[in-house]
Amino acid sequence: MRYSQMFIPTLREAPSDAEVASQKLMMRAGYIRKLAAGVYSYLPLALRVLRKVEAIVRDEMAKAGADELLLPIVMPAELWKETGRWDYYGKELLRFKDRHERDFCIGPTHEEAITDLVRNAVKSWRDLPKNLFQIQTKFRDEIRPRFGLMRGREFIMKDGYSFDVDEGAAKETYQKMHEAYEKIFTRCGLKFRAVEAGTGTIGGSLSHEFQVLADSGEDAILACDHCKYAANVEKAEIRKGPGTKDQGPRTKSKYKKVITPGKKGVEDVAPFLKIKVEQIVKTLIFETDKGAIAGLVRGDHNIKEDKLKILAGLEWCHLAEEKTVNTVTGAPSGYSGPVGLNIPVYVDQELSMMENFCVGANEKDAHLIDVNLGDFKIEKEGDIRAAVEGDGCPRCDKGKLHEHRGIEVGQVFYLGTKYSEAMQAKYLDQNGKEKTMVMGCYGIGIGRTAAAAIEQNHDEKGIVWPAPIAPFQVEVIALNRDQEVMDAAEKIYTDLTQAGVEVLYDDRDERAGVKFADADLIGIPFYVVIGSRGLKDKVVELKTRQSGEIQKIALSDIVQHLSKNCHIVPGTW
RNA sequence: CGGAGUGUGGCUCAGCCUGGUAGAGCGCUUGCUUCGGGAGCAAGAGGUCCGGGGUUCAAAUCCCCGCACUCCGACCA
Repeated sequence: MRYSQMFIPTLREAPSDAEVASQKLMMRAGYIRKLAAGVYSYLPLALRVLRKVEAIVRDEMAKAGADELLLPIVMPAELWKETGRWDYYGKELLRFKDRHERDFCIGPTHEEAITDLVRNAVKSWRDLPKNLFQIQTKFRDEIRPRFGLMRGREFIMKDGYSFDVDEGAAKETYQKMHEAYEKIFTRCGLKFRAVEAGTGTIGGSLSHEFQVLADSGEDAILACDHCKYAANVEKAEIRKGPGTKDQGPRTKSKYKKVITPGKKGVEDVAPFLKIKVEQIVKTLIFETDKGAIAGLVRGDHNIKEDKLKILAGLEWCHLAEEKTVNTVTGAPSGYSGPVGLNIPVYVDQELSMMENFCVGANEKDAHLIDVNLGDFKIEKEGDIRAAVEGDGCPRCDKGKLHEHRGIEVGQVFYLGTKYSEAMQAKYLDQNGKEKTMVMGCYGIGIGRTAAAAIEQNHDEKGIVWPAPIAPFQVEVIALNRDQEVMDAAEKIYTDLTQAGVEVLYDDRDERAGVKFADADLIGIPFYVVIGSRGLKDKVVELKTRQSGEIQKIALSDIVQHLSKNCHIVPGTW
């Protein structure tokens, strides 16, 4: 393409509302423009990058046996009511009514639509397995869209869904997808890590996220420094400490009540009683599908609701509102404690390492000290707290967990029969017996992958694209408008293009400095610089964006040199 | 959803407190010079000052109501 014909509106300065590197650079380099909060236009350069990522995705999906289709973006409420997500999904689901006052939504994900399709079309074990995917614009009305393409409301996603005859086959498919994802992100030139993840609103029981490592990442992940274990904080397990073995019958102690006027949080209570926060046990009241429950963790730790849900066998749970706390404990929030509480109490496994700790007294302005586990009834004990930097690895004896920041670019879920059950996606097996299909689902944020690549690959001058997803492979820069220079550049451009290399030819009537600055900003991997000086010696310069390295190459060799090194077939780079 | 902030040419921002003809830099147009890392000089174009209402002789500026955008928080007893 000729630069003069393309639409590449670069900016000297980034718009003031841009936050992170990828957003600033994509705005400045003319890749994206914002239309509304979390809603962006993809300009020609960006579209080329997205197409590159998509091409890699399509190639790997084909190799993994997945088949592409395209589902509607707009869906009727009925489908979502079948799975219950019309009520559960919350405000992220953008809803509206059509002219007949019928409820519709814009798809944030497509389990319902695909399951509906498959249940109607697939009736026999002979038709299974099916692994289907699409690449489509999604809309999630995020509470706080930010960071450009990293958390937009409208975004392009590859979403895939698999249907298998049983759990074993479904888990094999899951594994196959996991491997395909590793290939995809490797081919995109990203440094990433597959981590164990929670399942959120999608549901299911087994899941991995593919996290691109970058300081600007929104997710915290914990990785073992000794073995392969890595997980999202939402999910990370914790190795039991040495003192946590069952201590047998717990004795009652003679706890004492102390007055703690106005001291609510652990941060207030600890200094007031001159104890460490580690000697306090926090009591959190939750509302759940099984009524109110209490969760106990050490003062400096936090409860992970997902873990609590598993331990207590809950469908849902969220922290109780002030009113509920009042009813359950008889005291304002801030003074809750387990002693005398008549709702089920779940305690973190690490409390068995503690003795004579402090808890709320269920009475305003009072706490209890010298409390022990024998002083109250425990429903169940287990790992319910969030892992933190330095915790022991759950998979090996030696390792410790360390925190990293990550950008989630993909996630794979083993769904089991959550949706197929709810939506009656059944088939007849070899024996003519009706069985429920077993599902998996697999997503990749296409735009986010591109943004993550920039987060990982940029410098003060601009973007440094990994070659496989760069909008062009080579930029040809004619340094001035001398006939000789223009002719040489023109020829290199047409010859390279004919050789199958994707070339951006900067034919603009601009000064050299402007062209170099724009080239650095746009981030194409190689530039061929053609100037009068070099042409005297019949050479051009080949500059590598990443290293800044410049080599002189004979005018007669440049096309061959580049076409040998710059293939456009995805992944063969 | 709660709190805070911002809205002025394409971009970055000043002006607002203390009301009185709407500004700068960059970008854009034209001409001349220049031409290997965001050139110089000169002349230009371009703005419902987010919207609506109010106060006033007079509102970008003060007041009220909206809207949009951004940031922080949104469960931790």
